[in-house]
Amino acid sequence: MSTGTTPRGGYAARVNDEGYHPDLPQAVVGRLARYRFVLDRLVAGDVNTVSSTVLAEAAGVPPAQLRKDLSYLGSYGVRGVGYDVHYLREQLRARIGDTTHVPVVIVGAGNLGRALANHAGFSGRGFDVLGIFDIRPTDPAVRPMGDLTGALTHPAETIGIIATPAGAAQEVADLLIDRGVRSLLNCAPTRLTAPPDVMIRTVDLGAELEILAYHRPMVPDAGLPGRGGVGTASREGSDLA
Amino acid sequence: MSTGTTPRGGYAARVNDEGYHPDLPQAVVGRLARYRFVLDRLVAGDVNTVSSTVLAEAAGVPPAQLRKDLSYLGSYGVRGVGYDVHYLREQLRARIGDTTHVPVVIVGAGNLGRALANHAGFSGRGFDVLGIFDIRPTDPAVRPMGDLTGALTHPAETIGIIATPAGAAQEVADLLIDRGVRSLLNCAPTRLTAPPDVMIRTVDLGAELEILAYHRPMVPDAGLPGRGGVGTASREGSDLA
DNA sequence: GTCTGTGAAAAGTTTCACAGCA
DNA sequence: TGCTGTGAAACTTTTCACAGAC
Repeated sequence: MSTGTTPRGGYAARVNDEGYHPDLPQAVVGRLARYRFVLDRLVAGDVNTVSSTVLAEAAGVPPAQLRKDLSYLGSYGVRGVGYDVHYLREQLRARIGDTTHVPVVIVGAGNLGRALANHAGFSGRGFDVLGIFDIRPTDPAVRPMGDLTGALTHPAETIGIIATPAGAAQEVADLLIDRGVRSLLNCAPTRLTAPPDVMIRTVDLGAELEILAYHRPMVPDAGLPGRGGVGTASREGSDLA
Repeated sequence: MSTGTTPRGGYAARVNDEGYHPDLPQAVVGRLARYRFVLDRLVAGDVNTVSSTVLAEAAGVPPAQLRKDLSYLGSYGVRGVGYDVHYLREQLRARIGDTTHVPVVIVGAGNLGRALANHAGFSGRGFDVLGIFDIRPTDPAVRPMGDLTGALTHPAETIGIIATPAGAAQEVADLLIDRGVRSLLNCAPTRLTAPPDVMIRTVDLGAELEILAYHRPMVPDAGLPGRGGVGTASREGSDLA
């Protein structure tokens, strides 16, 4: 992930040689997109100024984190006042884009694939779902795998979402990569291997559940089988939201 | 998350006062569950010994990470040889349990909720899906919200999965928390607030896509609108799997 | 020699405290 | 006084290198 030019320790340089900002940390990108989304709503509601507290509250993050995140963009707030909603939104767009027309293909038309196709966070947020593909299309909205190549007019720009069963995931990934796709979101319960120039993010729902299961508070009186093994130290919960 | 007894810097103490191991890092728990799953397959295939290389390959993680993860359990391998499959699986179960009969409720019966109900990583891995609930049940397998309280016989042990639209998510979370649920997996595209003794993990598919979109390679010739703003430094891909 | 176990370093992320400007 | 901007610290996670046991 590193550019090789990012200085060690401390933060990335504010502005690089070519006059624009260097890469943002991935976690920051994800949150900036959320802020942009919230700002869209504020614009629609004719709000002109927000403080970090209010914006952070609306986005569901701590105010300090919001300010830190925005500081990666530059200093666009006014001390003692807050942020100009339109201007900040503009700066966010200049930095992370607006994801309108980012092409996406979904492979696998089970419940998960269809859920993703309808997901509010996808088409509702500007992504352009080119199609949902399956080896065995069951309804007219689902296209056969053979159509995939034709649909990928700009494969290098396209994000592929893998929503197949675990057994087919690697094969589908290989196919997409062979067609030139360089960004994959893996929603199948398995891990994928790919060349280093392909970016893969995996959503591992099973792992999420396992983590929750491990950290459950142990209630001594429960009639249910507990963690299976001998006692465990864990007792406290934790809010990760 | 901290126990308050964990020493600063370096790793957590190997064994705590009461003779058992302290909490595992969350990321480690997720991967240990995967190793357990792989070991189950190896047992089924009558394999008796594995090296870290082979096990890591099967789990899709680097060998060094696997060894590091297993070292949190103790030293159960044999140098120069590898791990005894049965014994290692036993140790894993003793530490993280086998998740058999961990009760789970799913709220929201859209495509996503139904996808989760069928998810291979859930019922297939031992979780006990008590039911899928919705304010407006559309098929007999889906139960009305009114049934939720009755289904939650051991709420403190139960994991609640929120698969509703964003607008309903907080309300559902509040309801589950009020009924005693202390572990939530939030799959709705919004953030939740909850008391600190409630553990929430959020799967934010929109954020995942945004991160992929931001890091897409910029192809100069593309006829598509790119990132929206001026040029960006990012060029390299990266495998996060 | 081979493969595990692990301290240490590195990298990534979040939280804090407060300086600084309006 | 109020709220932003940010260096520094704290925390989490990953990677590395090699010591150590068989």
